[in-house]
Amino acid sequence: MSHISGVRQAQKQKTRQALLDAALELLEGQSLSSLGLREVTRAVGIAPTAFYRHFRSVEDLGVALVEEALGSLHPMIRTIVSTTGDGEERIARAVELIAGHVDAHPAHVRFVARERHGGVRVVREAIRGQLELFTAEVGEALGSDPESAGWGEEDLLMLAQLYVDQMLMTASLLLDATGGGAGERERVAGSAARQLRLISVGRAHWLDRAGGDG
Amino acid sequence: MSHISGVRQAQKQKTRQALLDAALELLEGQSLSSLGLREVTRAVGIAPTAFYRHFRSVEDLGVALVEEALGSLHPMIRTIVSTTGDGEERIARAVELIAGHVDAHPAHVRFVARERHGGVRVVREAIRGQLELFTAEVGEALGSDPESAGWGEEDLLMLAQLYVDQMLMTASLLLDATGGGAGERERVAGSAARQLRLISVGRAHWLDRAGGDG
DNA sequence: CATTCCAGAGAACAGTTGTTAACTGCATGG
DNA sequence: CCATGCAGTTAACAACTGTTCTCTGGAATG
Repeated sequence: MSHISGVRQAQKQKTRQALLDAALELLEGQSLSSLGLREVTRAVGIAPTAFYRHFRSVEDLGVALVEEALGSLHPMIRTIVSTTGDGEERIARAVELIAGHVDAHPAHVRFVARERHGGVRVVREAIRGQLELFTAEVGEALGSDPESAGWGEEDLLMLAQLYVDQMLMTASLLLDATGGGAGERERVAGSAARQLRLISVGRAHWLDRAGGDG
Repeated sequence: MSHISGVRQAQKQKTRQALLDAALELLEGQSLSSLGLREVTRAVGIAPTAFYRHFRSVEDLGVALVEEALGSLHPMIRTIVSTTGDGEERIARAVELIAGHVDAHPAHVRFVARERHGGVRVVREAIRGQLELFTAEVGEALGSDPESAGWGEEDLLMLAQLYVDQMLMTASLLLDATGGGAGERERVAGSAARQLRLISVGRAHWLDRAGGDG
């Protein structure tokens, strides 16, 4: 029961990480539901049976990938929502941060976008769970913003959901655009900024509506 | 070279449709990239080799499924954008239409949501192409709406894209919610309506912004 | 009626898959 | 220093995959 330990556990972690990395790379051209256990171990250079020392199945590995991919996304969200400045600055900064994340972790972005609606149930649910946490966090941040005075809880959450979905959509579009020249990327980033702007305008006038439910 | 013909071609179409139907059903629990040719023919009850009389590969069948799935979506979009009435009515009607489509063609909705970012390149591109057509169509409809007076072309297209993505997202969420009781469905539909409302508010005040680029 | 066409069947192929069992060698803990 | 734990190996399994070639029977054609 050595919570800290030496060469032994370190090597195991290394192999485990190699499996995750290899899987992520193989998933560039296919979905998780078609990823084979042998395929992964072959890429790592270990025997197929060694896989079971780390994961019970490929689905299990998929869930671990969810935690890795969305874990790296968590700090970015915190940064975005805590960014100060006027609306236009915040939007530009948000798009920049998303684009930076796509550049830094393209495979993670692809994995989440693909498996969010993918063919493996447990992975879908793991992603959904993480995204709900993000939504709640964003909703909380929005709630403590003076601009949200008078907003109901449900309205805050629907706005948070809109932001989270928009962020994922933008990340995925930027990833696809990476293949098509710098101009295409700029176009996608510009469109994403416009959409955030429109949402921002809607937010600013949300309580103006006749018959508001607040 | 009989362009019209009898029993022969009719039977072929029937088998072809059976392949499409079987594939769609098998795709409930997996992604296209893991769907096997033999798996499909087994479900239909024909020999594996007969598959090649209809499709060159499973990817090919996937492209055919895109046309089937998004073809059925086309008229619905036309209906939504041509709906008359005030903002709130239109939103309610749009959500109803989407919910109705999800009920009528759940497998199609699942297929599109899953394979839009899925592991098969040609299918992704086919879906992307169709969605761009939808976006252009919605953009055009928005342009001929008096409410869009003074809007630039790029702004119209970004709004259209927002609507199309929102529609798909809502459809997918409704599909997932189908498993979780009628209350869950109502909650999802309500949230979707709120989001459309916020976009609608943003649209109404889009040109109010200081330094508008129109 | 004779001929052609072609959707589907059948058999066989070389590869691949997940999973099992029994093993080896080395870092670990007493 | 010796016994244990355990990451990784090897071999073997039944089942499955996509694709080929050859064949068949019935509709279509003239």
